[in-house]
Amino acid sequence: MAPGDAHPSVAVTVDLVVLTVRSEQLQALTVQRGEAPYAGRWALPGGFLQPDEDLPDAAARELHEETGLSSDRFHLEQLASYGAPDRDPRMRTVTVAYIALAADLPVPTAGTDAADARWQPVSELLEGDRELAFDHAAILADGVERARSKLEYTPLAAAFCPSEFTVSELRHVYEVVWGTVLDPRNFHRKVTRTEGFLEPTGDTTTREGGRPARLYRVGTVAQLHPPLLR
Amino acid sequence: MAPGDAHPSVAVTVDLVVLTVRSEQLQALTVQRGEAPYAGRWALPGGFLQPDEDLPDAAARELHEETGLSSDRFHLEQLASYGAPDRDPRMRTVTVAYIALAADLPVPTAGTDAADARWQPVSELLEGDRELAFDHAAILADGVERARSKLEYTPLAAAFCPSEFTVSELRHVYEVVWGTVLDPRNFHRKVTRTEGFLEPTGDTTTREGGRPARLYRVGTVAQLHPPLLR
DNA sequence: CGGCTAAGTGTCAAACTGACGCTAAGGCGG
DNA sequence: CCGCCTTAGCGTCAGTTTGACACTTAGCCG
Repeated sequence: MAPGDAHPSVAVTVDLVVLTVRSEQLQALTVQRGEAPYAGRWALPGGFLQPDEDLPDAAARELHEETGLSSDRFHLEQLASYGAPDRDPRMRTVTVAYIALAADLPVPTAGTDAADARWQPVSELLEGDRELAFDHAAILADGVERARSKLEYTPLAAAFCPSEFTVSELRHVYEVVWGTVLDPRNFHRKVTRTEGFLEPTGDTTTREGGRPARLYRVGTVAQLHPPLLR
Repeated sequence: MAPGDAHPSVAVTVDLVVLTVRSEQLQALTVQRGEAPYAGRWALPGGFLQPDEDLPDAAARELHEETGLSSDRFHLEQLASYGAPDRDPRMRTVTVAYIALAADLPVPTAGTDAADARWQPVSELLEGDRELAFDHAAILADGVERARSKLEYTPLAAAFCPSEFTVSELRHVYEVVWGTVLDPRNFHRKVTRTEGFLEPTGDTTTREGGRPARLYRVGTVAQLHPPLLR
């Protein structure tokens, strides 16, 4: 930091890419803008950083405001920052984007400032059909790509599952997020052999029909060795 | 973004984790602060975002100011943003950190605002011996970890090499950055078999002594399949 | 009870990994 | 000019992992 320089001030916002798996699709939380610019258009949820707030706290606060749910039900991590000078026509803004991953959630409550809030399939949001406001399409695309690649080498897929889940529910997450089909038997072998990924609870469930499936909790490791490559 | 909300303004800075491999060590560029706070302490190079500047442009400008070198000699990518309310005692700041990777470079010219600039081994900077100013030790640690993990699944190691390099120079980068020893023959097999990683130039060099080694340029792929795991 | 579903185990050939021996090709000192 | 030193690059082999696919297990439902 250069003491002699000017330090022009900038409005800092936090935007959220909230992802979940619903109806066999990867979906993102969107809010409909009530005011100009981009009135009526869909956007990512977000808001201004408050004066005495750290960035992760701002992200957690926004997440709670938009979904009504406490942020301990989400995996929340920073994605990247975006600061093109013309990204918001009203003023100079820099936004710090976060991604939040969660198991299937109830339909969101409309936030305080948004006309409407709803889940929409990522594939539709990114197809340019109904374009997102600001640079939010690029942010969403980056967030989705981050999620896809982190499934390979971290236990992050479990963030899309309830706290106890079966191997086939986990596989379903991989299939939907990656858009691929995986062999159930090889997938089962890989995830159960990967040290620290899954911890059996001892219980079973029949919620998917067929033979009862063992339930697992996510383990303690942060990295998968070896990774599950796409 | 919430139209009704206050939008307190914040000073936005860009800080750089500039890494290179020098004298068998991973080293980072540091500048000595000339003024309070933290006068005399080492810090990461950086500066304020200018009014009409995008974030990558600010990072490239700072990099040029601090090293005197054009930024096309670096691999530059965004690392993360840091915005704890008390991270700078003078004012509310949010910094967007970038990592820049380069081949061994000349000793840097002292920047306009820094008392001194020099390369220092990352291992010493992170050992708490001579602590970095602000939250720069945490930023540096994050940058180093990013570089280490990106060596596994991207061709990023080549950013630490000159534009044409040998397999053993590349291996040397892996060994220094990871702090491991790799088998030269197995390493050679892996990198030459990984599609798109290395493109032979047809030339050879004897700059490392012994039998002449083939020179390669980095290929076009962004991801290594399969990755080189630590 | 018999058939349906999905879970979980087993098999096998092909590919990959890690450890390590061997030859190739230049520089250098005598 | 000739060995010797150094590093490059190829080869081998056993153990492991992968991907494709057959088979058995265990509850549910009519």
